[in-house]
Amino acid sequence: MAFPAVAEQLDLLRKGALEIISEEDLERKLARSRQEGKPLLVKAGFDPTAPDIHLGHTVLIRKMRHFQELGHTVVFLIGDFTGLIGDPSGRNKTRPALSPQEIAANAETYKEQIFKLLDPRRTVIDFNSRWLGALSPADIIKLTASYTVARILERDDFAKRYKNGEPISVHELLYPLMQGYDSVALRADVELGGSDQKFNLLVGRELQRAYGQEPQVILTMPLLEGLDGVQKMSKSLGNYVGIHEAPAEMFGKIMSISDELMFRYYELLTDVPSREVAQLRAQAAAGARNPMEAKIALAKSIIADFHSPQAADAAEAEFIRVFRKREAPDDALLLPLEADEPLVDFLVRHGVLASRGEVKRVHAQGGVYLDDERPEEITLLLKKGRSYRLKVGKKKFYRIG
RNA sequence: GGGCAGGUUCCAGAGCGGUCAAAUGGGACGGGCUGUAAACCCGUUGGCGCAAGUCUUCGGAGGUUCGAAUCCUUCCCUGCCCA
Repeated sequence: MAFPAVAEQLDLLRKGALEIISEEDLERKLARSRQEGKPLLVKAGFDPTAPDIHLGHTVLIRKMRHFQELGHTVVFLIGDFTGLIGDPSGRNKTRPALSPQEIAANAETYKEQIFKLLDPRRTVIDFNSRWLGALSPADIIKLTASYTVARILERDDFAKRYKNGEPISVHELLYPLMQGYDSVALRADVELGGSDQKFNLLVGRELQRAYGQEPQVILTMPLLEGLDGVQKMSKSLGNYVGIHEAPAEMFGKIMSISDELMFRYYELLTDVPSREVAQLRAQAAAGARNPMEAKIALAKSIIADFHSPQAADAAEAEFIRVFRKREAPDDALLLPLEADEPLVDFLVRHGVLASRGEVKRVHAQGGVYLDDERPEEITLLLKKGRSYRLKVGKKKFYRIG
């Protein structure tokens, strides 16, 4: 196939990227690939510990897709072997090793998820145990001989730990070398990674040189901020949007981000050209455009990626109905009422709120609505056989009956 | 092996014998406002109780005391320093 012009390719590849080392090398590789009609081999490694992909992971995957769209070959490398070590990046402690079974299960989950963004025909899925597991002790000695202790200890995580007298197991020192060797084994032209991976990616360059290969270009992507706009998106912080979440849920979560963060998401989670994102920001700042409109468009774009455009439209309609017009959504959960029961007890029993105390609090603050009215008494008796519409706070809707 | 500093409610972090269910900040939740579940403002934030109140909580277990998150003993864990 014919590759687009180099400048055009670079334009897309630069979008959202934090650092490209080096851009000249990339340009040269792109030019050569175009001339020879040979796609570049682009590698991105994934630790098999986080199989539930959220938007944070998709920043990198989206960049992989950009390469695919330009006609290049992408290797989705599952670090099943390095997973046995555990990436020391950003860690202050030795990570516990995963069992082979866990790794296998996680890898499977990955595969199911990434094709929402990637083109299966141009994606190679590989496992680094394929070559790392086959290394002989002599091979390992050769590998370790090509890098020095001092250079590995330069790395920030290790430097801190070493300085503080915290333990660093010898096998952890091997991690960057192993990951770097992946690039050698694959003869990677480009390696992608999060900004926290920079060191490991650079080791890949060094090792390729040591093994007589042309060093790969490294391209780092920023770590996506979570919904709070401050900390990086992660499951453990609860500030994430999982790609499996229901459209309505995604829509709501995206609408809840700050207007400022929205532009960041545009940059990293959509294919809208940077130029247009900047334009959008300017318009919003000038009051020429309502930020809410832009946020809706963002939410829809994300839902369309992981569900469908139809689902995106539906989520939007639903959102407008529920939050602008304050009507009940059509997927309100049905809570059965088996016998006459005071409202408080009903709410606690169904786990709508955690305790009677909380029910009283929320009620006192005007957060309980029964058939669109705020009941005077929270002890109000619900009658079996009747049906009610219940709303608690802004987001929880139920039908009772 | 020795020395030191710590382990407090969702998190961070005050409190150091009663006035402590425990300051303050964050988060979360509720309300108001809004073309956003944005921003902003206000409020709430252990259980049970309408309430007075009562029960459980400050690493674990014992103890001192009329009374302990606060003092003592011991155990567990974490961090720093020395060997």
